[in-house]
Amino acid sequence: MDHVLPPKTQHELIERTRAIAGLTLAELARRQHLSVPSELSHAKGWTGQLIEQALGASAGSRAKPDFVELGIELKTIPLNAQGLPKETTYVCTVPLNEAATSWEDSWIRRKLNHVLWLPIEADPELPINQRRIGSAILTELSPEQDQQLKQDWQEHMELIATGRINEISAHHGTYLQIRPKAANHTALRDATDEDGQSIKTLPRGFYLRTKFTAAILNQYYAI
Amino acid sequence: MDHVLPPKTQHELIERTRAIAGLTLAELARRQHLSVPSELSHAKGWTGQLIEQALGASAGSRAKPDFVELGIELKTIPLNAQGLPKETTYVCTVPLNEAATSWEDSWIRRKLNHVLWLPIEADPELPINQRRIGSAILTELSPEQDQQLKQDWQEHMELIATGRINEISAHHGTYLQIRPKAANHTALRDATDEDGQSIKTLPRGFYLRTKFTAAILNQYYAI
DNA sequence: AGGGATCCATGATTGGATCCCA
DNA sequence: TGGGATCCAATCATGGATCCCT
Repeated sequence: MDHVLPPKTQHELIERTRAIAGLTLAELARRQHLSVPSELSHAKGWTGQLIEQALGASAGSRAKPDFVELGIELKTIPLNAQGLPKETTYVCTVPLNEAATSWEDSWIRRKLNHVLWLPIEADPELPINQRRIGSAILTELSPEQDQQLKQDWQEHMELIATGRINEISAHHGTYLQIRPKAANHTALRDATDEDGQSIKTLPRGFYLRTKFTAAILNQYYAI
Repeated sequence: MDHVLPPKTQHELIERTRAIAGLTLAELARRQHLSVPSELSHAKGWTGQLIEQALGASAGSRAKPDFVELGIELKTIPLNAQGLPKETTYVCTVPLNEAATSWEDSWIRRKLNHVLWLPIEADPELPINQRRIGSAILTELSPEQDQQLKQDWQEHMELIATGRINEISAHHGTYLQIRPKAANHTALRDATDEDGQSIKTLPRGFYLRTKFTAAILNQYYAI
């Protein structure tokens, strides 16, 4: 892969997204000297990592935003044939063993407060190499969105704090859901049950429902 | 390396140690199709891993004993020209962020309660490939040893529980000491200070002083 | 449809210990 | 001399997400 330096300013980052908008994944991959996988089932994170490299995101520095100096998180959004988000959007892992914190101080809110969304064509009929990169959207959470996520988050965290993590399913949460996030269903992490006993449970992640990300696209595009 | 199946019984494990006693490291390495490093400064764990392979220790399954089915831990002991332990013996990492536990329930005690000690010649004048493997000793903690370690452990853990981890030096502990255990001094781990604030500190390990391991050798060999 | 399960790459951590200067 | 610092290999955990069956 080609190494690209981090953008120094928000303006520079936006310029870079404009420079790749409209390109196919094959075109961008060739610029980065990467090959395009024939299917994503064995390379699920490939598109996101291609975009990261092309824009100069700080490579894999965990517990930090993708663009550290700018405090901006990058999220690709796969679009179906109708131009709507095809999948939920993974945000971060769910803390199972940390001291209680407020929504305002939570890691997930810090991540979501400054996000660069990059829509990518992802109709299954369209071969990977022909899929095109869309126009980026840089957002902060609106007061309304902040309130929507806060309510879901508080309900989730209340269940976790009272040891009922295993009662949470993907059905919970209007905009923000919790689902397994693991290598497979045998992966286990420490948690606490209702009686305060240490138990093993599946690692979980926070995911944004498509209705939430669709609304963000709608703020900027007429659909 | 050659794959060796785990020993099924304690007897089988002992037989295997007898089979390699007296061999040089070069001889054992050749059996395992491994090459001997010219010096250990860039391969510090090499001897231990050679022995693990030769005896059929379950490869690198963290949080489990070396011989899982037997509940036995393997420890090599480097001997100086006088036949005494040349170094302290690393046991396990020091938990900095866990709920308080008793010595009886501690991970370190479970590790030390059933150990197969394997002395290895380690006089610096003796080239690595010529160093010989000694006779193995299988021990359980005696009531006296258990008490000795318990007292040191309790003093250490009391300091950690009250947020004074940074006051602990290798001078503490009669038989069991705490020292840094990290890639280098820039590696940092979360801990809690006296005021309950989260701080960063060096990762630490528990080490047995040489006087402790020397006493174990003395139980079995006249020196 | 979408909830539960899974896949790859890579950085972080652990487990194996010994080094090395004051 | 031994306390503080360090080294390598391999596994684990996280961040990038999409798959796929009911």
